[in-house]
Amino acid sequence: MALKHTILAFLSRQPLSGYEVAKEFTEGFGGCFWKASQQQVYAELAKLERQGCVVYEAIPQAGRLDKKIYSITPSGHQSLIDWLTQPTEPTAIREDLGVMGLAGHLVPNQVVYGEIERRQNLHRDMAQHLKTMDSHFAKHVDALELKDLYMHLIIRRAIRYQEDWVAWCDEALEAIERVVNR
Amino acid sequence: MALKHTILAFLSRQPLSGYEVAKEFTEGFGGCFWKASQQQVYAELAKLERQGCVVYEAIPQAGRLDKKIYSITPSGHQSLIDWLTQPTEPTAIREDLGVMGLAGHLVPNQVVYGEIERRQNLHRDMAQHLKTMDSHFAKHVDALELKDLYMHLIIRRAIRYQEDWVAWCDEALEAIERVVNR
DNA sequence: ACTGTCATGTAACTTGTTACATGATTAG
DNA sequence: CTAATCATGTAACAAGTTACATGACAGT
Repeated sequence: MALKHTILAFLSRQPLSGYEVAKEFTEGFGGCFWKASQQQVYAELAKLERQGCVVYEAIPQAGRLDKKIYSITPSGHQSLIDWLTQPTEPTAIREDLGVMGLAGHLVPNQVVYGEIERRQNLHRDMAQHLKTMDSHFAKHVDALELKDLYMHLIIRRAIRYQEDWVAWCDEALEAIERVVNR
Repeated sequence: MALKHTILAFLSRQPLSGYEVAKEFTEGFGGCFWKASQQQVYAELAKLERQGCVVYEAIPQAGRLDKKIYSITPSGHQSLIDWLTQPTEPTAIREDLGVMGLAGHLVPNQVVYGEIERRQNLHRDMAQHLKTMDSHFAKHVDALELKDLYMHLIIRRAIRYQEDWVAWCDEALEAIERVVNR
């Protein structure tokens, strides 16, 4: 599982607090390819610390728990590189909307149609948001250094994914219309 | 979570044994949008039975545990319809290859390039396999009844997903080549 | 006064994975 | 004789979700 290695990858760029790591998943580039809750991040960082992959510097806070700034250790760095050298497995698809394909005929076709329309709007918005995130890289793709190119490519992957959903929704809505008006 | 409702959807089409339900996920249409292990299926069916969503008829087998043929109950049918009427949430993306975007520069670019090539071949094969599954529907799309159209559309979703991966890999490989040969 | 951001966590629960266990029948 | 298919499960573990708890400080 990549939560461990995604966090190590963040920390390989710069030391971060748990709060900041969690934010990477919800607001930053991490969200393009992985999802994790704040609780999961805190738990994983504690585990990583026990494993010796990260260390933290505790910064006393007025009237509350210490802030912990985590950095990657040589051992964590090695674990990340080892992992990057292994082949990846395509993610298993788990998509709720797929059940419509098996049992959609049990509900009125307007329900299916409406749901696809709703999803199309969601994916359109997500594509737009990702494009904004990418615009900085997209402007001068041919001048990027490898590090930034990789980042750009991953955001591109996410953009394509959302746009592909939008296009499929078009295809599906059209096909349903044709059958219903037949 | 859709495991419960995917199984109910299978059983709404016809009664099946646990073994057959599990096979739907690995060989049948179910695998287009959901993944579940045999153990998960057996556990979920037992749970569904306790909840009164399914019942089974035990068929004695020579020298081994009874075979259980599960059917959906009216209560299970209602639960499925209720669920189909609710809005779906887009699946959270969790993709190992994404870590390359954050930390790919820590390994030689040949590693990243090779991995993308490997993935491209995988996704190409999966697209081909799905197209074979779909060919029966694809032949006469305009003559399908709604039930089959929905099925076709879901397989189409899976095909598009795999093909989009293949296209992205092309895009990524080209971009990396351009930067490396610069 | 209230909302949002910063900042840490614990606990209970659900979901999914990996390893193990059993054993008949059929096809090569 | 060996492997695949049929057919059921248990047990331990890892990963992810949901709900709860605490509390300062900044802006409207």
